[in-house]
Amino acid sequence: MFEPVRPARAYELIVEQIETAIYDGTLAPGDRLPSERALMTQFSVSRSTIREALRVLQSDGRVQSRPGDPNGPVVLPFSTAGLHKSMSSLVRADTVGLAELLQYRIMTEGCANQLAAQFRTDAQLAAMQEALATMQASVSSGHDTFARADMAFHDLIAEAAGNKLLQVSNEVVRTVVLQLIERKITQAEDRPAQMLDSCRRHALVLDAVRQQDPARACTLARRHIFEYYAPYLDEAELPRLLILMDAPPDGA
Amino acid sequence: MFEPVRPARAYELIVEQIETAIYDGTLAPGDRLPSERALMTQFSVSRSTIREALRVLQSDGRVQSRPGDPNGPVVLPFSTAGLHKSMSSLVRADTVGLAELLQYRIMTEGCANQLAAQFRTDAQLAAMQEALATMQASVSSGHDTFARADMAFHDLIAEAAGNKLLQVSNEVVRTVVLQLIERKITQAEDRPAQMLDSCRRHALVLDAVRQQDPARACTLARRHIFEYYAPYLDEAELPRLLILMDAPPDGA
DNA sequence: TTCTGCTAGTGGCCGGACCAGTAGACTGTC
DNA sequence: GACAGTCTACTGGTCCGGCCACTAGCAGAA
Repeated sequence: MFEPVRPARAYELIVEQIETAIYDGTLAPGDRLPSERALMTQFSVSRSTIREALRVLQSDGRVQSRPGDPNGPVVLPFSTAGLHKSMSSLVRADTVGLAELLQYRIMTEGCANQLAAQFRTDAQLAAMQEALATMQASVSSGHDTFARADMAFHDLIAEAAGNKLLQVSNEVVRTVVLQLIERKITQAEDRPAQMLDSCRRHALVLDAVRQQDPARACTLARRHIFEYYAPYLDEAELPRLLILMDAPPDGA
Repeated sequence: MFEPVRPARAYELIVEQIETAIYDGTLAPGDRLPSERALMTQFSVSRSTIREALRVLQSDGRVQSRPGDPNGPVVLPFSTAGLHKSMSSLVRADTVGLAELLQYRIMTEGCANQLAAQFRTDAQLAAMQEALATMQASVSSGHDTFARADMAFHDLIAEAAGNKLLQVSNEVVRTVVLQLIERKITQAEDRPAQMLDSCRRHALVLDAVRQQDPARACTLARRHIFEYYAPYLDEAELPRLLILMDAPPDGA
C-alpha cells in the first residue's frame, strides 16, 4: 500500500541540482561553478556537504576542480570516460567476458558498416583508403602505428555511419576488447601474418563500402571480426558468435 | 620527454586501495567495511577525507552506507548500474535526436530478438507469453499497466538473448525513447488502436521466437519498431531507418 | 517467552581552522 | 611603456571537534 522512502541526503540533492543544470544547458561545458565557499551560502549547507557533492560529480566526470584555482570548478564536456570505466570494471569483475564483448561488437560494427556503405561521402571514403594505406605500410614497421591506423579506420566507418550512439559504443567496446587481449596479440609469433591478413580483410570491407553495398559490407565486417578474434575464444563460446554470421542478419 | 604529474589526493588513494581490494577478492560483495571512525585510524586521515572517498565509491556503486548501521558500509556486488548510468547520460547529454535513437534501437533490438529466438529457454518463452497476455488484458484498462508489461516483454527478450551489454543498452535506449515521446503517445486519440496493434505485432515476434526462427524474429522486431514510431518522425528522417528494414540484415 | 525501552555506536552534517597552491594586481626596474 | 618579480586575496585539500538522527542489539519488564 505504501512505498518505502529513502531519506534524502543533502549532498545528493545538490548533485541532482547541478546535474540537471548541466543537462538543460544552464551550465555549459567550460563554465565555472562558484567556489566551494560561495556554494555553501547558495545551498546553505556546510562546506563538507558541498565537497561531498563535488566529489560525486567529479567521479562521474561532470566537473573538475583544481586546488588554488580562483575561477572555481569547471564543467567538463561529455566524454566516454565513464562508459570506459564502468565497462572495463565489468570486464575485470568477469561479469562480461570476451565472447560477450565480441558478440556485441559484431552486431554494432556490422550495422555501422552497413550504414557507412550506404551513406558514406567520397571524402570519408578517401580517408578510409588513407587509413588502410597506413595500416599496410606499417605492417613491417611497428605494432603501434598499425594499431592506431586500424583504430582510425574503424572510427571513420563509425563516423560515416552517422550515428553518434553507434560511434561511441563501437569505440568503447573496441577499446575494451583490445585492452583485454593486448598482451596475447602483441606477443603472437605470427603477428606479421595476422597484420597482413587484417589488411586484406579491411580492403575487402572497404571495397564493399566503396561500391555502396550495405549487405556485403555488413557481412564482411562481421566475418572479419569473428575470424580475427576467434583464436582467443573457447570452443564452447563460438556458437553464440557463429549464429550472427551465416544465419541472418545477412540472410544467407 | 617528461610526463605531466597530477598530485595525488588523499581520498583518491583511499578509493584506489579499497577498489583494488574489491577487485582482487580481499573484499567480497556483502562484506562490511570498518566504520568511518575506524577507517580514519587505519588510513590515518581525517573523517572528511574518508567520507569523500566513500562518496566516490558509493557513486560508482561499489559500496553503500546507511546511517546508523553499526556494521559499517557494505560492499555491493558488481552490477550494470554504472554502465546504465553513464550510458543514459550519454544518450541524454549528447543531444541525439529521436531518429538517431530509433536507428540505434532498431539495430540492437533486432539483434536481441535474433539471439533470443535462438537461445531462449522454455521458461523464458513462458514468461514472454505471460507479459504479452498482461499487455492484451490491459489495453482497455490503463496506459500504465500496458507500458509496464510492454517494458517487461522487451526486458525478457533482452535477457533471453543472454548478452548483458545488449540488455543494458536496450533498456537505456528504450527508456529514453519513451521519455521523449511520452506526452505525444499518451495523448494520442487512437491510443487504444495503437495498443491493440502493438499487441498484434508483439504476438508475431513472439511466434518467431517460439519457433526459434532468428531471421524472422529480427525482421519482425525491426519492422515493428519502425512502424510504431514512424509517425513521430519527419519524412526526411525515414530513409536512415528504412535502410535497416528491407535491405539487410534480413537480406530481403 | 515476547515485547519494550535503553544505549552504544553509526553515518550525516556543521563550523572553524590551517596549509599549499594559483591568478591577477601591484610593484619596481629598465 | 614594457617587463620582471613580488604580493595578496582567494582557492581547494585536509584536519579537528562537535552535534544530531538513526540503527542494532541487549537488558529488563510483562
